[in-house]
Amino acid sequence: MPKTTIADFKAQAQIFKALAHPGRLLMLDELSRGERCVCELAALVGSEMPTISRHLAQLKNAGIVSDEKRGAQVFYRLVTPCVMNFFQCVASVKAKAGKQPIRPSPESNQRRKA
Amino acid sequence: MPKTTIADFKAQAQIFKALAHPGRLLMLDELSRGERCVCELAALVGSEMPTISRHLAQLKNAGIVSDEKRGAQVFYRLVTPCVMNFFQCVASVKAKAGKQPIRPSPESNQRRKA
DNA sequence: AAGCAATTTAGCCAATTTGCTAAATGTGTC
DNA sequence: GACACATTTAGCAAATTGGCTAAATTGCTT
Repeated sequence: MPKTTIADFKAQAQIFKALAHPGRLLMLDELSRGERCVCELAALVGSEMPTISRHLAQLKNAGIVSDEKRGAQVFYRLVTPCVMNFFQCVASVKAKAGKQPIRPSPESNQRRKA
Repeated sequence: MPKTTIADFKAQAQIFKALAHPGRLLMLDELSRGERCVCELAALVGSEMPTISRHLAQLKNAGIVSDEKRGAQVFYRLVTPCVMNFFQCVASVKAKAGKQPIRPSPESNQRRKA
């Protein structure tokens, strides 16, 4: 198990950044069901086409989706389905937000004295 | 299975936003091993104390960590361990970034004609 | 070549994020 | 109460993000 480096965390942060927008999540949710063209995704999100294009570019640059030109249309597809697993986790985060902290364990104090 | 709403995606995006910073990921990685005081996390990341404090506030507001004051010190703990599962996934994303799109499947074209 | 459709790129502006320094707040010791 | 320590809050400037409009690019049809 190699040690995670700062560079790793930076790369990870970039991917999380790509996910940190509701419109992009909506598109990913749709793409998890199969590839879609930009036109479909734009209609789904309801933003202007250039906005959608830029969002998709960010997802592509993060390595989450890939694109393929077919005639005048461009189709995008989800290339990292495991990101869809995040949603159950973040749903549980929502449930916990605002809860009080749990009592600390005894070894925590010991560690502090070492 | 309830349908995901825009509000859901917005909440999710907020959580991803909290994760979208290398310093914060570094701290979460450390917290996954047990609670830590702000002083320890600040030393780990190497930023000024007020910066760390603000980062931790963002993680707390997102519901990812919780805090507990003990005397003059404040200890933070990870309250949503499942976020640690994300890291393997994003590692795989890194490996795929820049790869060429895969050939579209036949039913993709059918769907488009419908 | 002209016209149209689909998409991307560029530029602008407002909003948000990030790191730092300074100030404020809370706790512990004498 | 005075002082030291730990942390949070406030304020500033720079960087980044997000949405829009305009322009550019690519592909198709006539």
